[in-house]
Amino acid sequence: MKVSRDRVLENKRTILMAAGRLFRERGFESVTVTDVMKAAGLTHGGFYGYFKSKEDLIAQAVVDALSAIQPTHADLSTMIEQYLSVRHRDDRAGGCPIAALASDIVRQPGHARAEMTEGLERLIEMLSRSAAATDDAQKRRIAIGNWAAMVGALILARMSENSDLSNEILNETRAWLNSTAPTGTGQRG
Amino acid sequence: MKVSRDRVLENKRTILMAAGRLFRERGFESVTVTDVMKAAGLTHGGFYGYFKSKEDLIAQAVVDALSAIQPTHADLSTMIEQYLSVRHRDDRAGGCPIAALASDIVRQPGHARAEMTEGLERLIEMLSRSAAATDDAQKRRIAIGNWAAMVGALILARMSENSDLSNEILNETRAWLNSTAPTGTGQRG
DNA sequence: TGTACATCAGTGAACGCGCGTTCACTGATGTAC
DNA sequence: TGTACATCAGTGAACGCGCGTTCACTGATGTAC
Repeated sequence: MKVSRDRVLENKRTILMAAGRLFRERGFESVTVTDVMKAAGLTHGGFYGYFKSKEDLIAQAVVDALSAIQPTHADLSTMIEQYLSVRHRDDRAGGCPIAALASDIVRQPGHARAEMTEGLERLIEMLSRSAAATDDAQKRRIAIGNWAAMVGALILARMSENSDLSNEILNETRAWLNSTAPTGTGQRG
Repeated sequence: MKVSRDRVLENKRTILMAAGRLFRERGFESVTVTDVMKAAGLTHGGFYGYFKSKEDLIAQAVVDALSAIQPTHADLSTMIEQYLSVRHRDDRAGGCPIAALASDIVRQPGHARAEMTEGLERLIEMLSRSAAATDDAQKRRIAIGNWAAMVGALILARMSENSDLSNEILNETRAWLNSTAPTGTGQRG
């Protein structure tokens, strides 16, 4: 049966959010169109009224998930604290889309990968602004180094079946990152 | 037609190596049993003479790929140099199985994930031995921090569609890691 | 404001297709003598 | 060492099954009057 125009807009939002969560949790391939529509409270047949194809859904869901990356005034160590928390590690569906989808996105045709690359660039710029250093090149280097360690640690912590090792990776990487940027100068070597 | 016993052993090696390369390049799901057997120069029907199932192949291929992690006397900065090289970034099929498969392995049933976790632990221990620090806890922290940054940078560099950004991630992470471990003490904060 | 009707969002059965897996068959290997 | 035959690795057709996608149908929405 037909549905109100407002409802259509709401449904599209619901589908995109459900897809974003499912993709981050299980990857693009193991999530079916039926899974997504069911999670959005609809049946699979209606899907093609909203999206041209599953590929189209993936591209839009990636853009949608990346739009959560917003400028913040938090300092770097606060961001690291949150990013390398047990809560974030255990919330794959609601967590960082770059860490969750970086490996999968390479295999995606179309614009999805370019969108993700843009999201990465935005994030590096955001981190640069929070970096404690005098010149811009040094800020960017710190941002890239810290971000690589954050993403790597999160992925490795999620991968580890041994929960002691998983916690250790989170905690030691956090401690190590803080030790590389002592309060004050932020300068090294 | 039947084939000699030596040939059977060679074939199993060939299948495992082909699988290891294909899985690292395209992930577990998008590689079919037929793809693997074709890459090994065989037809798909013979597969079940070698493996109980595709899941069984995945588990054995992961163990096989991880067996390449061997103790080395190289120092940490040499390892970083190689790990964060353009050559390694562009050789997904022959490169680090942890970086290539970390995200996929979480979804694998059976022993595969535990094997990978063990491989990760072995690698951290190996890096610890190369770390420049006095006490073991500090060595391990440096190993974990550096390894997280290495894996993260490689994954992000492979993800980036923009090749300038991709190279920048490799180079800046390498420079940043070297700046965090100046020659001499290896001590921070 | 009410009524009559065209529109179209959502439903669920059905479609090809490719996947993992099975199996009858083939013919080289390896063993018994 | 040669010969006769049982074994079994490899082949390719065939199987269910689940996937992405299509489509005829339904009935609430929204418009024309």
